[in-house]
Amino acid sequence: MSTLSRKQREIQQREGMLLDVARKMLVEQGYAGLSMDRIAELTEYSKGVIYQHFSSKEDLVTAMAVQSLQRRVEYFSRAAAFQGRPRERMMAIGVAEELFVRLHPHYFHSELIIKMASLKERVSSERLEDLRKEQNQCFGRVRSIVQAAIDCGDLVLPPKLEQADIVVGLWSLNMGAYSLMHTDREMLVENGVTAPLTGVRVHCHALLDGYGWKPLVAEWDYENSYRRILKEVFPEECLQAGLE
Amino acid sequence: MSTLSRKQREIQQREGMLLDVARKMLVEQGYAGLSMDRIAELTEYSKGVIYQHFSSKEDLVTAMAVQSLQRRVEYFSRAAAFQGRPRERMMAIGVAEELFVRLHPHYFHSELIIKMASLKERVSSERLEDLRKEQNQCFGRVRSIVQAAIDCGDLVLPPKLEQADIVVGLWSLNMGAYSLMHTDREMLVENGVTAPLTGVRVHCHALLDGYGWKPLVAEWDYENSYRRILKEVFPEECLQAGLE
DNA sequence: ACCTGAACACCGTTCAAGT
DNA sequence: ACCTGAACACCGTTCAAGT
Repeated sequence: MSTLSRKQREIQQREGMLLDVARKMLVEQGYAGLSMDRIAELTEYSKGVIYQHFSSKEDLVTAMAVQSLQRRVEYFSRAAAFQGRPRERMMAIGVAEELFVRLHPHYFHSELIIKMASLKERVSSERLEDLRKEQNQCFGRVRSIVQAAIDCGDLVLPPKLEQADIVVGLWSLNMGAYSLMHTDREMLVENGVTAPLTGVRVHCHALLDGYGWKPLVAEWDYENSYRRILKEVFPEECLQAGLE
Repeated sequence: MSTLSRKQREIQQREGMLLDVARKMLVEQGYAGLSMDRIAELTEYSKGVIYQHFSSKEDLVTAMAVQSLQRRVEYFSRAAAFQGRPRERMMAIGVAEELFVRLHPHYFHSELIIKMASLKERVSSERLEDLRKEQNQCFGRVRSIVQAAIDCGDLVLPPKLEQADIVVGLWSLNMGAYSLMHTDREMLVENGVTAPLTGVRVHCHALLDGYGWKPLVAEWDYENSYRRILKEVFPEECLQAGLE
C-alpha cells in the first residue's frame, strides 16, 4: 500500500516524463535549445502544468542535476561497499564515476550546466535543498573511505591537508578531467592525447601515491583490483559501456 | 606608424569597450542577465553596431573567452621564463594560474560559460580559430616544461603516460579545483574545507611527486621557490591579490 | 481542484531606411 | 560607408477563464 494517493503518483510520474523530454532536448540542442514552449508541445501538456512542477527554467535544469546526483549516489554506494583495502574502495569510486560519465553523459552534462550560471537566485529553495543534500551524500561517501584509510593506518595525512582536502583533490582531478573531455575533446586530440579516459585512472593513482596512501602502485596489483571491481560491482554497467 | 587606419583603430577600441561592458554584465547578472539590448543601451550604440562586431550572443561570449586566454598566455609566458629547475618552472605556472583566477575571476567565468553549452555551431569560424589558437598556446607553454624535465632527466615518464598526458593531469586538477571553488564554495565550507586555494598547490605537489618528477617535495625547499616566484615573476600581481 | 492558452514583457536577430 | 531602430519570431512567465 503506497503512502501516496493515486493522483500524487500520477503527478510524480508526469514529472519524470517532463524531465526525460527536457534532458533529451538539452543533449540534442544545448541549453539555448531547451525551451519550455517546446517541452509543452512535445509532451502535449499546457505550459501551466510545467510551471506547477518547476518554478522556472533554471529550476527545471536543477531538477535534472538532482536526478543525476541521485544516480551517482547509487553508483558510489555500491562502489564503497567493495570488499578490500580502503585504497581499492577509493579506486572503485573512480570506476563508478567513469561508468557514470560513460553511460549517462546527459546527466553529467546537466550538472555542468547548473554549475555555470549563477542560477541559485531563480531556483526554488526546496530544490536547492535537494541539490545540497545529494551533493553532501556524494561527498560523504568518499570521505568515509578516506576516514577508513586513516583509521587503519594506510593513510597518514600529509602536512597542511585535512581529511576533507583529500576528497577535494580527488574530486577536482576527476571532475576537471571529465569536463575537459566533454568540452575540449578536439583540443586534446589535436595535442596527441590518445586515451583520455584510461588516463584519469593513472592520474588518480599518481595523486594517491603522492599523498602516500598505502599500498602504493608499486606495492600492489591494481590491475587485478580493477578487474575485480568491474566484475563484482558493475558487471552489467560494464557490458553496457562496452568495456572488456 | 600604425598599420591600421584611424577608423580601424576606432573600431578595435569600440570592440574592447563592448567587451568590457558585457563582461561586467555577465559577472553581475549571470548569463541570463547578459543581454544584447542592454549592452546597446549602456554603451549608447545601436544594436546593429554590436552585430557588426559579433555574429551572435554566443560569438560575443567566445570573444570574452579569447581575451581571457590571451591574458592567461601572458601570465604563463612569464612563469615559464622563471630561472630554475623544470619542476620549479611548473610550479610557477601553477602560481600564474592562481593569480590569474584571483585577479580576473570574471575572465575565468567567461571561459567556464563557453565550455558549457554546445556553442560551437553559433560562433563565427574566425573566432573559433582564435580560441583554438590561444588554447594551444597555453597547452604548449606547459608542455614545453614537461619536455625540459624529460630532457634533463628530472622526469621519467611513468608507464602508460605520454608527455601530453602529464599536461592533461595538471590541467584537470587545476581547472577542476578552481571551478569547484567558483561553483560549489558553500558545499566545500559546509564540509570543513578551510583554505581551498592554498590546497591546490599542495595537491599539485602530490600529483607531481606521484609522477616521480624530481626533485620530490621531500628533497627540495619549495616554500622558498614559491617566495622567489612571487617576488621575481609576479611582484605587482602579488600586491594586487593581497598575498604576503 | 486542476488545466488551458491567450497575453505580456523581454530577448536575439535582421534589414530597409536614413545620414 | 556606416549607423539606426522598427519589425519579427521566439521565449519565459503569469493568470483569468474554463472544466
